Amino acid sequence: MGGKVIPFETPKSSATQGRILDAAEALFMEHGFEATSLRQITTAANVNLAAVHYHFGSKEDLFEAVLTRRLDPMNQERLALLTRFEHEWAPKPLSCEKILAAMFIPALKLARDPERGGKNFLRLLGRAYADPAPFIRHFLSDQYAVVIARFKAAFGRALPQLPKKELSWRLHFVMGALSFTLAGTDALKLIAALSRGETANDEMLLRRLAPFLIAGLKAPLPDLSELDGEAAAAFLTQQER
Amino acid sequence: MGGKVIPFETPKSSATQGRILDAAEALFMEHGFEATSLRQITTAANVNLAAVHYHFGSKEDLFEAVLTRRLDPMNQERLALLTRFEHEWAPKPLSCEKILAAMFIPALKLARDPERGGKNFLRLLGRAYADPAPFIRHFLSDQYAVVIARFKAAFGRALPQLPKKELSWRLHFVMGALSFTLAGTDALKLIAALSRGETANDEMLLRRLAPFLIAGLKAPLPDLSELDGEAAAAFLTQQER
DNA sequence: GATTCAGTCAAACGTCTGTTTGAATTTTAC
DNA sequence: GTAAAATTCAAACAGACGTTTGACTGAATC
Repeated sequence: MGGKVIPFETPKSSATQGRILDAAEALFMEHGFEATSLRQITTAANVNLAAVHYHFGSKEDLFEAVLTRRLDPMNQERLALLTRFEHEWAPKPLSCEKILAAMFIPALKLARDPERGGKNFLRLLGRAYADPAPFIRHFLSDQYAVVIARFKAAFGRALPQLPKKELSWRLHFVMGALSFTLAGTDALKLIAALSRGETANDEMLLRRLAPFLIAGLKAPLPDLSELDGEAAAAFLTQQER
Repeated sequence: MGGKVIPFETPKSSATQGRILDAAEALFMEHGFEATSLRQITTAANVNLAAVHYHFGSKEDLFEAVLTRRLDPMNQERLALLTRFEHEWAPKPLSCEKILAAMFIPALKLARDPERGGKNFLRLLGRAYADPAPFIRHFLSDQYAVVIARFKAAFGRALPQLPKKELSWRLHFVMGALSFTLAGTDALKLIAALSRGETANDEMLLRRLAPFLIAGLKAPLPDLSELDGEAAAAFLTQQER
């Protein structure tokens, strides 16, 4: 008591920095990286245009800072949760459900915390996955390399009968459904249209997604031979007109 | 023999129009809508800058024309194929496999036809799904409204035990995984890295995706009660730190 | 009290954007 | 062969873009 109160960081300068990050987060989410101008951001943040370059260096650096602020803690939380689950269940391998839970719970916690970006940030993240800009793709690859490797290894132990190739593809599909779901403007419309009266909408969303993904992960191996199985037959017999 | 040869449309004017569409398709795919300038497009197409506005009206109209050129025939083919399958199997309802096949086969045919855009166009389409620009979202909604309604009805007959709400969500997830897979720069890298030596890469890709999606569609209903089932328990018990 | 230094500010930098114009050219029609 | 219509072209439009500059502020340091 009576000690000095440090609001967040240095008392004044980073109030500007924070306002820039908040405004940039909201605008990048709404319009994407290219379609958002620094003037829109600095106007929304009530900040001088040059402040962006003073505090962050460039527009690209600002974008990375916006992502890092939320993404870094969330991913560390994911890794910690996965590790905790693994210790709790050792020596048995984790179930797919538990592994997915380790991916989803930190995302859910972030989604329902409006102070820290909330669902808007998850939408921004989903958008970033589909952005063609090379610097964004490189940034996300670097940020996620460790996390993805850890989770892929965990899924590999949970699905030992699944070849590594197949697992890589299925994780790719999982990321796709997840990103699309998080990013969707449509998802927001769907939430409004479909689940009126339900309390925790984001939680409901991901709890619908989880069984879908788990079933997909556990699906029987695809039939890659020429004419075998209903799906493969359907593909091949109709190939020519 | 001896008859008049009509190259594509009117002999010259639409040579320009076609070159613009081709160049725009390639560049929009590579950099997205906002990050691609008309000057890049007209330079690549060896065409005067003003030709874009003369033939298409605006940059947005050009983008829609690029999409429509391939999307419209593909969607009509999808509907025709679905109808054919339904007649072949009548009065039994179609299986999920058949319905998915009706979605995938026209996409596959387009993907392996380099003359008509090939896989580049599918990537462009996947990107468009994730684009925040309102005019793109409206355009895609309008283009797909009929197709999605038809396929949703078909899936509803194939999965009669699934509530409509749930089906809407799962189709959303299906579209997500599909778009992400089609759009991915990563998908191309994955193809290169994982499936060396395989012939029809796109076909392999979609034939891996199909079983994943079918299993997800057929998954048991999610447990939306408070504490029930492994996944739900995992979500809720770990909610606070 | 002078000096330093992080931060803010208005103004301008050069470049690029989508779009428009009006004359020059080519193609079509009679 | 000539009139009309369709297309191409170079040039310019006004405005927005990310970035840089240099003067100005206020509090911290010695």
